[in-house]
Amino acid sequence: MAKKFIAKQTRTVETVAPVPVKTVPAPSPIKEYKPDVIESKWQAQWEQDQLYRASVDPSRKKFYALTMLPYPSGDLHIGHWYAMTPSDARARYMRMQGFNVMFPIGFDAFGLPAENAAIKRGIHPKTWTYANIDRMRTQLRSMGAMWDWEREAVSADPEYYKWTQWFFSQLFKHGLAYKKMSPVDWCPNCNTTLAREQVWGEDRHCERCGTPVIKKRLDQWYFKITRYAEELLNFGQIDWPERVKTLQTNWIGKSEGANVTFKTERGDEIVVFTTRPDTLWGATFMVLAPEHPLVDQLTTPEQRGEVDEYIVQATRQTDIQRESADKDKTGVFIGAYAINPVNGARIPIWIADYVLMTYGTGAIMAVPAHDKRDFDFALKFGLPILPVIDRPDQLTRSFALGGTLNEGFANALHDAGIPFFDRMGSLYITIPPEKIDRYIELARHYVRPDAWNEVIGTRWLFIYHDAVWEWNSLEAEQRILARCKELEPNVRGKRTVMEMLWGVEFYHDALYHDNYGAMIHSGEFSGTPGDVAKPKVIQWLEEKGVGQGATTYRLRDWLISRQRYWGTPIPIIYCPEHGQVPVPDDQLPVLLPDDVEWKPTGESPLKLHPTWAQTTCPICGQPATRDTDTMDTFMCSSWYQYRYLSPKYDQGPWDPKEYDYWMPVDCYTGGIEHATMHLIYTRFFTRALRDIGIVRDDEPMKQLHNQGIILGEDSEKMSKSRGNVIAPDELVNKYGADAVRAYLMFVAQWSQGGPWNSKGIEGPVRWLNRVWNVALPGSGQRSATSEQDVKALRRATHQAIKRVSDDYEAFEFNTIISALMTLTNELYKYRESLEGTPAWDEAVTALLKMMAPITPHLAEELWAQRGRPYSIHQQTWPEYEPAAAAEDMVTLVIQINGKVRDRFDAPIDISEAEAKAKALASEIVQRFMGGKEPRKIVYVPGKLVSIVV
RNA sequence: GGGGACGUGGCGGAACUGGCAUACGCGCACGGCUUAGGACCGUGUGCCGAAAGGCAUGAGGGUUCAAGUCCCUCCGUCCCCA
Repeated sequence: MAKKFIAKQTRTVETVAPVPVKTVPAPSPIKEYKPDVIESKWQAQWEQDQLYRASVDPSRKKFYALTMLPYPSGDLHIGHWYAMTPSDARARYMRMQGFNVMFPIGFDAFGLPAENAAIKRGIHPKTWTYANIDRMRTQLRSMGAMWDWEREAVSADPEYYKWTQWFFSQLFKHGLAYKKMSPVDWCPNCNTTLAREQVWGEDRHCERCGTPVIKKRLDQWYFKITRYAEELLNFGQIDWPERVKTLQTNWIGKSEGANVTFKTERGDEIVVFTTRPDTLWGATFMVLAPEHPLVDQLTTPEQRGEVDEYIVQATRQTDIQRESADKDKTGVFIGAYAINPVNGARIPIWIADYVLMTYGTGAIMAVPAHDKRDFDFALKFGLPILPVIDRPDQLTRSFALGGTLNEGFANALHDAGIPFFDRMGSLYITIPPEKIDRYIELARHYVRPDAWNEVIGTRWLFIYHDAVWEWNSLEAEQRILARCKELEPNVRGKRTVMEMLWGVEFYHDALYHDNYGAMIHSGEFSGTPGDVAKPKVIQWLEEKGVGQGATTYRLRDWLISRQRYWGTPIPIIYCPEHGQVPVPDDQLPVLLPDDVEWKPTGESPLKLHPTWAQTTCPICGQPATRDTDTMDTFMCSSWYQYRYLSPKYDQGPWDPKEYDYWMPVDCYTGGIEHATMHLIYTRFFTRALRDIGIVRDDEPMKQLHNQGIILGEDSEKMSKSRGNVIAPDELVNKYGADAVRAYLMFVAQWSQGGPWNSKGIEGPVRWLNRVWNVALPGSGQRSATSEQDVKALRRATHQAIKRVSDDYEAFEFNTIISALMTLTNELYKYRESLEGTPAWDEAVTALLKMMAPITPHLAEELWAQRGRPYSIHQQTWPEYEPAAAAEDMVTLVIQINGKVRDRFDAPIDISEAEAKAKALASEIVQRFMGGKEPRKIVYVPGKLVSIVV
């Protein structure tokens, strides 16, 4: 898709970047490749000439290439290089394809680490951050990327966060920002709230510092991202990796089902959400979250003590501990009963910690036969379990305990073709679905009067010598249980039929399932096929007025309040009379004060400032206070792609002229780890701005490409504690930026990532030296040139152009490098005969142009050395000539019975008949055929002849 | 437990819609050049086998003239969600 889209665009573009060209003095010849010399030289030259300045030019086709902005942590990491240099190469390629390319950079400068580092070292977060930015600018420049530094944006600059605040006000005024008191995840070490996705691992620790998070109730600001849940599931307008789309889809977590109203015996309504309304007839009890508001009223006096005690211990646990599927189930009966609205069954109400108040309605109907957690719970507490959905796999079993069936049963089964095995006199029978009726006949005939036999999995029958009872209702459950207990003292301790059956391990596979299937034991709905059961039941519920179809999402509203200093202040004033009042636009930005104590007190440092929060109400002028929280930094990065358009513009968040030309982002690159955070937030943000009327697009970034992670040499994630961190600065000093860029693109598929190998970089280093040696102007024209060699070199050149162009389109950087290495090897092969000829010149020119995006300095230097006009980065991409690339001979493989036995060279246009004849004529083929006649001959043009004998 | 990605030489990794498995590079071996080589140039390099040939893409099965690629079962690694 992406490939096609881009290819189509490029074809329509003819012009080349018309940046004013200056004549650069012819360089003095350099004999040796010295990256440090040429890299600094060209970086200075490019900067002086503003070679990468991107300006609005409606006469040209634009391309907005964006790489995720870095957090200024102090030092550039090899991961930054891995993310950014291939992005840069791709942007440079698009430029050579004739696009007017904008490739901006900036810094995500607010955030916790600045503040934590500041606390530790006693440096002001602002000082720390801006010093880091300075350092990182220098490091970033060493990459030789085509960033337009005039467009740099820093999210901690007041000129930037003024607009972050303005957006907050816009969202607030349009009902998309609201404040509510709620329990939130709180990191006691960072002393701040965390968004759900900033809480990691089973122990629920803080993403930043690893401290286990706790729950705290705070009054906080939220953005209504849930209003966009449905829209965010639609990826129709964007070309993003399937992986990211899947992650986002799962994160949004849409469930479709029904809200069903149960009534307690007293008459209180309890609404439950279920994705499986087709299992309603199997709801044998209800479970409320311990925090559910009705618990207190419904609890009977006898149960009160136990219930209160349980509530206390449940609320101490984290949600994950509570929801964990393999955790031992706990819960307490509260003494009350509800009525199942579909069948009038009286079912007990329990509380259990596996039901969370924050999910759904805080109450569930428990269908233990078809929900694992309900099943475990019911089994543990002896609550009835009644299957109401037939098994789609029809697995049906019976266990015939030794002595319960008369002699001859085994033989009868055998004669009936019903498979079983016998162990210590007991029979373990798996009944084929079509033989169930036959089985019932036999079992009835052979079962002893003092015993019984069951059919389980499907049908659910209890077979006695005088009757066959179906286990199809709670009444049947009671009857069966009573009779079995009478017959067999061993089962007298069992509380339910399921508990009795569960005692037979052979049954375990067949007793529980959670698939869709035909409804059974469900009154008039019995027999309804699985694929229509859900909508039919929902329709019926709606007609009866006891429920309605409903959709819920896992996505929660975006909590943006942070009780920290180093962030964008929330521009809200609290007036005793007018409540929440947004700071008027003309008073923005609300500046962060410099003179604060940024000690970790658990309160926002802004709250402790003696005067900062004191202000007046913009409406009435009475004394009022400011909100002392700051915003989640994902807010800053949700709109930075817009600020790059015009970072100095002060009449609005961006200059409309720039917006009209450049937006949306054509290609966005960065790590997959942002799939469920930044990448959802920025999509939400753009849609919200669209509804407010500020932007015209639905989506901010049309195309997305994710790089993988570059690992340490030990194939582990790089970390200081492991001591496997690769420092890019050292590598640049040793090998030059071009070599580091080339190696990073070569080492693995970009989207995949892989381990660093300090030996492996030698390959690209050698390659660059070889290019240097072969591309420097040589000793002159060769005389003896063969037509064949010319043709071969031109073929290699144009095949490389094809390959490399295709791979640039597809972000396959590793194979770009290998194709360029191959072309270099060809140059060495033909150097003797062709150096200095037009074919040679064509090959070297194409090679340098194709290398320009990867190794911009080396390509520029060699370009100049060869006396070509500055700059190679303003040249057009080499043109692919299919005729020159075409092979005229092919090697055809001869297969006999699928094995390669021989091969022969043939002209590319050899006829089928000729090819087959030639294949059959081969001596080796004759030998392998051993005189037999071919049964079939398959000919694949240009590939092979396959003979079947 | 659910969802997703992946598994190819000694190593990193190639292989478009099924059509010569192992491109390119690292490493290794040999040769050349050199006072020297951990530089450079060249040749070779999946495994077994003297050869003919046989065997190889995590394991097993299937479809096909033909499977790394498609289908099924299993094993292992990683990621996301529980």
